[in-house]
Amino acid sequence: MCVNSSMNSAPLQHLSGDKADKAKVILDGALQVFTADGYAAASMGRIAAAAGVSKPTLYSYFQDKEGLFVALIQQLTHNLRYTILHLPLDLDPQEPPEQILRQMATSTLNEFSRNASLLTLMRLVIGESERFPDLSRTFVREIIKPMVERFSAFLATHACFGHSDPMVAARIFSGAIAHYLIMQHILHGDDILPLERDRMVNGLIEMMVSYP
Amino acid sequence: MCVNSSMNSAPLQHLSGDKADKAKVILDGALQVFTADGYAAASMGRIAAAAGVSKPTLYSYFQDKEGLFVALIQQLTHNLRYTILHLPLDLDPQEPPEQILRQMATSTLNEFSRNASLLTLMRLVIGESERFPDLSRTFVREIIKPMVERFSAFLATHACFGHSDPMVAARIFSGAIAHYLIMQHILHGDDILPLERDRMVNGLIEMMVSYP
DNA sequence: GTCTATAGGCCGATAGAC
DNA sequence: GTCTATCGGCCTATAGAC
Repeated sequence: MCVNSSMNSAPLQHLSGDKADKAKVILDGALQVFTADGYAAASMGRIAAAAGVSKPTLYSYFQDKEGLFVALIQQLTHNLRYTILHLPLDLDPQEPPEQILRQMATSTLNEFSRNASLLTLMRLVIGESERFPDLSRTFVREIIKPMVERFSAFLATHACFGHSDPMVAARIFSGAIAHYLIMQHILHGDDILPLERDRMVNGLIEMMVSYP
Repeated sequence: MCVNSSMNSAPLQHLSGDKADKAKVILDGALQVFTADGYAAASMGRIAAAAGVSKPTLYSYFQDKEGLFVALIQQLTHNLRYTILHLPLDLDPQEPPEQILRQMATSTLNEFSRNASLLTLMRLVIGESERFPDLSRTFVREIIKPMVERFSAFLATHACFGHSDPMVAARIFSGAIAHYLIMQHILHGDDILPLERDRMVNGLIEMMVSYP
């Protein structure tokens, strides 16, 4: 599985210089091992090896395995939130709203397909949602909620869509996209239930604007 | 976590009498432990204890831990397929198609909310989709594909919905439902992103029938 | 057939050298 | 601060008694 080592921002700012660097190295190793094996099957030894440090160094930067996992997911969530909220979605207000909505769908799908670690985060958060319910709540609060609210605000502003309940319309919109990604990419359903991305987007836009 | 011990049907028919009974007992124990802990964190000892048998008995009925997990997921998938495909969806052809579609949405949501093991199966399949890709493909083939095709056939038959691409409309329909279940129930998003079930269904039906 | 008992290995976490 | 070495424990899987 290909995971790019993009631990490119965010917390750890309370640490200075080399300390933050080494924490970043550890989190990079943790990303590789946790994403490949899941939480329970991952071992601190393999994480240390992947990071190029020794086990006691792990424990000097993070309290235990749970603490390391929580720190990793929070960092990934933070980065994903940054990425999602800075997608250039409604750049050209001159274009018809239908085109802007289409670009919202395609750029979201593109970003999730391009950056495999985003789908990985979804899989981890869902898979560990019983063991780490607070992480799943953080995911909803930091990722899903702002995304849905952004869609909802756009749909509400442009009355031409004519949805009596923009919030629900926004959830259907994002739900269709998320479900598509889960089926095709996470559950490997591409061969069993094939569906071209453009065909999906066309049908989705058609349905969103179909209201008189 | 509440899990009802419903291993009520299906395979194991190649075993006779007591043998099938004991296999069922083991699978019931495996359901509880795998469901609570996930694949990696579950232990054969706890499964044996939950089933009321000893570890060697486990290994006499199933080759190893992987074999037991695969057998469990296949059984759950089989049962879920049976449940889904026998939901009384279009019982009254006299009713307007809009009402039938509404019933499809509500009965699907009801069934998934009532029977917690169905959501559990989704969580397990997604969480272990990298370790057991074939199980996730089976899930798509046996559950998602028939469900979507059923929706699609209904939408295509009743031209009043007017979707130019019923297959995509069906995926949006089921995607909205699945996404709702994942957000509210699996990711514990009920407090953060509250949304009444009826409000969701109303908006979904409105959108599906909104085409002239 | 089903049990008790155990082999053999990997795990998380840490003590102590440097 | 970071390492090597190790402890105690739980794991999967099995051998051997009954």
